[in-house]
Amino acid sequence: MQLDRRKQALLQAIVIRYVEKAEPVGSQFLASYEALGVRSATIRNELSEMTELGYLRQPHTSAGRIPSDLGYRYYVDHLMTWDRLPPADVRALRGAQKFSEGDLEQLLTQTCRVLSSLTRYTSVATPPAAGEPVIRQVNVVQVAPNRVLAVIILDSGQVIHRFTELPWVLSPVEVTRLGNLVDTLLREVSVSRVSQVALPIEEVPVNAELVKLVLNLIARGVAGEDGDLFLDGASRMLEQPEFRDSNKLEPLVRFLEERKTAFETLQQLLEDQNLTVSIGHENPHEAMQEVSVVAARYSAGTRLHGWVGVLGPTRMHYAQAVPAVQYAARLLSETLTRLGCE
Amino acid sequence: MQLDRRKQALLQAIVIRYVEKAEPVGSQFLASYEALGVRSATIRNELSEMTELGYLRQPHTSAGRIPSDLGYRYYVDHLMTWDRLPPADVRALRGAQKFSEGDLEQLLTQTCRVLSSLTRYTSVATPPAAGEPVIRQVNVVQVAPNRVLAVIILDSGQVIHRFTELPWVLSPVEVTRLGNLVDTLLREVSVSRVSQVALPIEEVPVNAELVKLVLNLIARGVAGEDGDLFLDGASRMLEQPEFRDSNKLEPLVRFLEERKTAFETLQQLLEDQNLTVSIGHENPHEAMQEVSVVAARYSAGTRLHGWVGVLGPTRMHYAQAVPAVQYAARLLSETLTRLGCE
DNA sequence: CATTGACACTCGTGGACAGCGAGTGCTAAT
DNA sequence: ATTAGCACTCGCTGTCCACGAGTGTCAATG
Repeated sequence: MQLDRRKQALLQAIVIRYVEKAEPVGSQFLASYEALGVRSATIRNELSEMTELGYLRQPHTSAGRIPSDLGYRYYVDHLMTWDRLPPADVRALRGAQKFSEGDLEQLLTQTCRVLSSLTRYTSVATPPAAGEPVIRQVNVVQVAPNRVLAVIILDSGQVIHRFTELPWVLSPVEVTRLGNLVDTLLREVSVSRVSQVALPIEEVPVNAELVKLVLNLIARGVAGEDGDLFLDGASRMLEQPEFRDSNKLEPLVRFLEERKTAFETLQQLLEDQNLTVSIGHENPHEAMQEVSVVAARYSAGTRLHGWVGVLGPTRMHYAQAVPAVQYAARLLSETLTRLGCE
Repeated sequence: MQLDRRKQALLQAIVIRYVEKAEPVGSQFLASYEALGVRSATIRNELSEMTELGYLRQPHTSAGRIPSDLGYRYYVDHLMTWDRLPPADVRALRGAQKFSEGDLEQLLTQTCRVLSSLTRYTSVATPPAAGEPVIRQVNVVQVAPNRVLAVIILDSGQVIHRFTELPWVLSPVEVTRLGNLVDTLLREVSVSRVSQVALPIEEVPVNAELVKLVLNLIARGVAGEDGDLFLDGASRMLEQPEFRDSNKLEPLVRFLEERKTAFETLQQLLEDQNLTVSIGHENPHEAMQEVSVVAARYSAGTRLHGWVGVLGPTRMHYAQAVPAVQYAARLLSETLTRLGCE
């Protein structure tokens, strides 16, 4: 469905105005734009058509117009020009990442934190993965005569740790042997397959029991680790007038709190694109029918990728949010690739 | 300030009723309690006195009474009888802990999750500590020719990990040497002192540079690790009528999101008690003037302790929340002590 | 003298209603 | 195609009023 020049100009003006003021825009206000060079009556005709076409909505008969989800879509696809990311924001994002190199978890947490403070929207991120996480390395370290800590490093850069008590005391040498064995067994195994790993038959039974114990431990440990979701700035929701009504807010908050489902739902949005803007009803999940998500993919090395984004009302400042998210993703890519996560 | 038998009965009835219905309680309703054996006019006289004494409040002149913070305080201290924790709840809590032995973080996360689903309030917990966390052990493992992972185990049972790139390639033997050296240097050092650890002068300079690098890395890593706060069920707030107004809610959510301050504020509440109920204005922080906190201390071994609790409106079901929190803390003590965190 | 019935009073709530004003849709003129 | 003009819609605000729940008070009571 094409819009002519003037309709485009009107849509753009309405989006910009409504994003800022959060109140319906009327024909009188639009007529004050001299560039349009037409009176309000003409504009009313146009608005009426655009409403018919589905780009605008009217909260009630005698109110101005607000953009529909389709209207935002058109704006984002054809009319929007990205804001330049202010140097201060660039610095803030760089700073956050600089500060927390060395730990993936903190890196993502900090990035979310800064992103949500810059955009004033809730922000989310996932760790990098290529499908299901795969174990890259396992280390077993002794913390007491009969206690060990298993440190599992995933290809995503995530590190999981698990303590366990051993049924008897082990010497440091035995622990090293145990560690090596478990490491050999689990390398390249994806987290969901850990519980199916078979012991080599030639292993002496006494060791077999130990190994089984540790495998078990690790299996339970990694089970919850796919689909982790980082989130910050949930309180930003409360600032938005559309969420002043806590009935609107509750399903959304509840949805986000259930990290696992939220992760999977959000995962779908990106698919294989590098940047996505998902508006209102375009979102798959019921709880998100009134929010928009701006998300960008970052990559760590050549194979792995995760994503980072913000989540706000459909009346979102897309022109500002998109570059911020985009830049955050680019930085993450740089940082993680430089650190050689691959 | 003592209350006579009848005033006590009235206060108790008002608290119980108000906790359930969330609306002011009037003299007529109270008169329907036959045990009191008095008419509403008498009760009005009593209520008037109790309001004078500060145990009750009146939202407006022609409304019934609701308990003041002082009223709740009196109820909690003198009138409340704890509910018995239902067996299903016991099972749920036990289940959560059983499931996540082996990882402190998960243990606390799960406990919070269950506690908040049982009580229907937001729940919080801290990791165990004795003042400032102290490093118990450091392991350095090689993940690539020139990359290492430092795994730092704190006395609290928390595990921190940090990746770093080395300026040149190390052999496995060298890494082990490096690891041992760093471990020796940092054992028993509290997290805030890491940056002040001095290198032994006799060390060869080439190694010294490496060690410095790793120390630096660790120093940055542990810096944020005191005062971690686990939290779940924030969405439960939204269920409470007193937080329907998002203006009331916002400062609170913002406060909790700022984990560090929240941790410190909540920390003060327990001091050296094992169980505390902090009601409305009794709370030190401004954002918490309209909430109550029920928190209990748990211990891991003999020296360390942390705490766990729930946070809800002052109109909280104390009789139910207190035993749940108490039991969660006892379980945590058992689990952690058994695991020999000490 | 504590208790009580009776009564006047207070005040929030909710419905009805009117006036305002922003904004629309339509029509006839240009 | 554009526009001035006009009737119309409808949410918003304020007022008024009746209602009712609950209070405070006071004189009567045992």
